[in-house]
Amino acid sequence: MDILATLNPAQREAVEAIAGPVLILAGPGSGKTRVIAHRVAYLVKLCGVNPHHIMAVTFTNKAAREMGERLGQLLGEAAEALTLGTFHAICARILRRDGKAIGLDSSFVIYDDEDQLILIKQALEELNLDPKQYAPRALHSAISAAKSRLISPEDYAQLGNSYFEEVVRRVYQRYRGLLSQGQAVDFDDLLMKAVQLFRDHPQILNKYQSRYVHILVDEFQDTNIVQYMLMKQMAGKYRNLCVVGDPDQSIYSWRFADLRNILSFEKDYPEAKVVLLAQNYRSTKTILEVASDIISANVQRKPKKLWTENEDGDSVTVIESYSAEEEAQSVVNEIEKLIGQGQVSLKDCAVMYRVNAQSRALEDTFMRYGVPYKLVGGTRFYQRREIKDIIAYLRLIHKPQDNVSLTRIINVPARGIGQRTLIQLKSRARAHDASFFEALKQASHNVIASQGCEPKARQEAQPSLPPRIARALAGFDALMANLIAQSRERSLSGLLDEILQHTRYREYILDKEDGEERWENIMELKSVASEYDELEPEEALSAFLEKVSLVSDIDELDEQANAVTLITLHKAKGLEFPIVFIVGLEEGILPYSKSFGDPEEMEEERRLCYVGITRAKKRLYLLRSYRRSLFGGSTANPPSRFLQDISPQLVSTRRLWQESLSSLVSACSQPSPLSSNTLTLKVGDHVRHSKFGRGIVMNCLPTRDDQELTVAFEEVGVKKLLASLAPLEKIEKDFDFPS
DNA sequence: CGAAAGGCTCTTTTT
DNA sequence: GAGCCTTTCG
Repeated sequence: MDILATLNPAQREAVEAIAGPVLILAGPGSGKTRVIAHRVAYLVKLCGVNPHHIMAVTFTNKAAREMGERLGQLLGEAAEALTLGTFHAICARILRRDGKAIGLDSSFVIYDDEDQLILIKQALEELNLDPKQYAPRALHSAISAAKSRLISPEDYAQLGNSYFEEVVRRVYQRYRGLLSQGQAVDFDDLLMKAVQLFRDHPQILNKYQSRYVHILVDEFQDTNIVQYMLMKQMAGKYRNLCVVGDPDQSIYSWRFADLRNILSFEKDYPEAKVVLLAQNYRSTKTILEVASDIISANVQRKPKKLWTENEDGDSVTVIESYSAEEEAQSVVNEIEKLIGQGQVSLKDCAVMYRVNAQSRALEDTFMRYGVPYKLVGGTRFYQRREIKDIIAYLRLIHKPQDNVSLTRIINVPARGIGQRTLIQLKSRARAHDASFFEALKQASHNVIASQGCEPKARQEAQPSLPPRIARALAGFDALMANLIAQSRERSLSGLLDEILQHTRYREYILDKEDGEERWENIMELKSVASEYDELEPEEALSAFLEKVSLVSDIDELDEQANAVTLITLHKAKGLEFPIVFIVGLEEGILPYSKSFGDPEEMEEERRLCYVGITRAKKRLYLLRSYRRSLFGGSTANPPSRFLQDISPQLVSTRRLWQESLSSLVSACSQPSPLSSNTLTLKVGDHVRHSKFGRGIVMNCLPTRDDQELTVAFEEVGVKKLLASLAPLEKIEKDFDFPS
């Protein structure tokens, strides 16, 4: 196959420019991923570069996997020798191999977000700071921001002098201490420590620089300063650094992605070749124009004109509804209409929203109408409580110094070791500069010793523990000792069984809400673990732990399943669908209210909207609703400013409610098409039920061919009924509906 | 010690 | 409306 034949001139230029730095500015739908894959293939097949010398970096595991598959097709076996992965995975590999030089134990554990938060809370506690006054999340964010810019606690001291900054510095310092005590690193450390390693050990840097002759970075607009430094270091020798990105699709500044990297690139590499991929292969002309109308209102932006040879396509539909429920319903109606016309199937459709909470109204409606959907997001597999519990056991077996894991599972399932005991352990650990686990060992051991012999002179000021507690601690110690011994003998899945059996985890979990489902998750985890059974037990354990810390999604988005996709705008980046609905185009939702005070954040909201619009291939629907209840309270929001930025001739608007009736019209304003044979009721109607007596309709939700009513009866209270089945008659209003 | 009950806050998300 | 944290009671 000719690697260049299928490329347009700009793409071809990007592929062929193999010597020196290259900046590829790739508009949405411009074939960016293809360009990267073909560039690698070109290097290997036509330029004779050994794949061992090529590194391609992505942001997500999914992107890395897809790139791997693509290159597997293009290169076959040779693709195996490429270095392909996320920034974090690549850094973890480097640090396991060479981190000793900066005092990092090669068996370090990697703490995720939740673990980090626990550590921050612990730091606050130790510093006697009130977590209500200093929100752990905010501190975490500030610390992460510092790390993403390579700022140490020491640097921080010189940086700012507000009181909050002083608090951040102190927490940061303590947090760092706690991490190193547990021989743990957080995600930011993976990057930061790699940069430090290279900075302080030129001979190690030289090893990597010599190996990686060609480096490619995808989604460059999402890199932060540390990531940029890292690439700069690695590419320091050959300068064959190719970065691909689109400033207009930068939507992760809140994760400290820094758009200035693109500017720095042209400054640090003045010889860089800049290639613009402006031809769009995805969307209709109309959709592209709408996108352009939206994005051109951003001030901090280099204008770039995208174009397409695709057809004009239909105009964009704006639907204005009364409530989020009605909005969801019009999405369903529209999807059914499109499917009825043929040519479109469920999996071609996606509904996108700003915040996850919006998915609820959509799910309800899809469920009621029996339209299959797949929700992207929600709690991720490795974040589920039961999974994290089991992993904490594994981690503690692997590394008894891991205080966070110990804290997590010392009393899970409950074994009589409560808050007070834990505080005791913590202070003992601090006093002896030991891990919690060592403190626990010692505490339980002391008591056992003092039971046999004469009570020794108590060398510590600490009070001895009550026997009941000591027994509980000794029990836990014995449990762990046994598991640690087993871990050297048994396969990984065998070890998992041991954990489950000795902790009686099954009984524990089946007692809880959704116990069955949670147990199945654990069985799923076991089946993942059994993939490591061939390895030596200790190697299997560390490989497995590495995988679960750096991989987030086990349950892939099932692309086969014929169902509508419900997804946040953020997650939709990189995807495309023939039919796209964006819901909640209201001030306060999109743009989100938090961005009102800050023009830069507002520009990011606009980019987010742009990302959503440019996912659409054939048809785009923009929806807004007059009222919306989010987080309890209900508000009336004006239409999104983004809607006003679209040229009117590109749009056709459908209004489903009238302002004058707005207090009465709700989801019922659009009766479902098949409901004519049943009694049609609306909110506020008075009814009589043969058994329950008189009542008022509080709510009515149309389903495919019925209505689901919520009725408040005078005598028996609130009931939910189906209009077709309930013996109801409509009666005259004889008392006032309290509104 | 541990279950149960009330108060508080609320983006976006990958590693 | 839900999840998390603190408080309270058995």
